[in-house]
Amino acid sequence: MAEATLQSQTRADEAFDCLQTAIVTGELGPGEKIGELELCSRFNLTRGPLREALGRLESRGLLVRRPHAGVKVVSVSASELLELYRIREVMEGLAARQAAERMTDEEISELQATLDSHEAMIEEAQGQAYYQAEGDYDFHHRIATGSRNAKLAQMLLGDLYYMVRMYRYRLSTSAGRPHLALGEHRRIVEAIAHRDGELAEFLMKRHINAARQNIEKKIEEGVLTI
Amino acid sequence: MAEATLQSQTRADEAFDCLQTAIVTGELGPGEKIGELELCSRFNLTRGPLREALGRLESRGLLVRRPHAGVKVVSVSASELLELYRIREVMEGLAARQAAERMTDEEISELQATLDSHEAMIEEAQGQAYYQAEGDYDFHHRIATGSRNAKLAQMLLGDLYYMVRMYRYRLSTSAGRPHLALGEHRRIVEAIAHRDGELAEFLMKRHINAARQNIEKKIEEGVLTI
DNA sequence: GCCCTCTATATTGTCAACAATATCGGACTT
DNA sequence: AAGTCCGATATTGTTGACAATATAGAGGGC
Repeated sequence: MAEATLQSQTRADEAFDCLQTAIVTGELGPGEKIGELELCSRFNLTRGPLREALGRLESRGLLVRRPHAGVKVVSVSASELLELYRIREVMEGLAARQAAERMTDEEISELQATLDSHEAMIEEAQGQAYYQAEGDYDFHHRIATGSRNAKLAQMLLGDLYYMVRMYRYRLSTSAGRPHLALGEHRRIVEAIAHRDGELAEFLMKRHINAARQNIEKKIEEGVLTI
Repeated sequence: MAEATLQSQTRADEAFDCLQTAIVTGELGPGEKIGELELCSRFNLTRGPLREALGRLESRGLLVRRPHAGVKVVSVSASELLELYRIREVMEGLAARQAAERMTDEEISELQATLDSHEAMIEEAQGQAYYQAEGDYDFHHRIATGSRNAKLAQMLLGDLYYMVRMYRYRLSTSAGRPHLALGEHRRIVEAIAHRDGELAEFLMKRHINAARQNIEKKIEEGVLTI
């Protein structure tokens, strides 16, 4: 059962965190219809703050709400998931370009360290897709932040990633190509370290495009059903 | 005083619409601190639905909220406004490409008709920047919808445009270059009509880039202070 | 036997009172 | 006289009760 790890400032924030993690981890599955009272007892909340959190989550597209009829977790179809990757392609391309122009040298060092630890994870824990996915998330997270574009980071971290992660827990995006993905990450960081924004953008777009094609292939093979 | 033009399904929706239009039209200016009770009396609401609406607006980045301290309208700096245009550049570029691939012939005809009426507006009402801005908005709105990419349209129409429009009411984006902008719009539609997605993306990116540079220039000249 | 209608119920939407906290003003100290 | 501490006040956060509506089930009609 998901709980707010760090005591949030307000009950509504707590509710928001609880629900968001519950949705992302799959504790609340896509398409699942959920009642307010059930959520209240489950997360020890009252309906006021809960409803506020529901409103925020609806506005972010993680829930769909029909007046007087209840609320259910959004269920993204296969084609919609692929469309999400088209958006990521252009937005993260921009993020990579701006990160190359604006990241501090220290941030770049940390980014390289992130990749080192990611590589270690792949070596020792060969099959643990979960940690690979987390490493991947960390990498993209740092670049989004490094873009120094507040709205861009907000849209990526606050909207897109949560929707992608919702499925990553089931399908582990880069599964089957961890070494490939790592190599692509390394080349992106190289471009950023050389302050070559244009190249960083190009490589990031190609990286995400490859991830998208990987998912598309698996769907065609029927390996993963969404 | 802004009111919900069409009776919304629920009071919270009504509150959301009221506040959103009030912010976009400038009735609630950037940086303005607003009390809940004041808003309640102003829009004939009670605090419950109002707070739900405030949560949604905060989540969309139109408001900033500090616990126990109140809520104030977000104030976007000049540099942040320019960053917004960087995001628009890549996202609307994608929208134009997908629109070229997916719009129906009928939608394309309607798009051309939109430009015709926009041209008529420019001819007869030379200085009415407001209507020019609305025509501009309509054009970009149709392309976002035409992309058939639900999340992309949601992010553009639900997030970015409201923030841009918030300033458009003051600075009228394409002021000074209505004929130029119209010509650019025409060439984008031509590319879409020829189903040339790549060209449509290129032209759209250049179009928004030009708009950004226009704003940048005005800011440097000190013509508009944000 | 199937479909439609109507009602009972459970769930959501709304409201007004209560509790907790940040801000502002005044008094005191240095 | 300036800065700091403290408390009164107003605002926000929360709670539980009330009202409105959609859903489901039973009953009747075709």
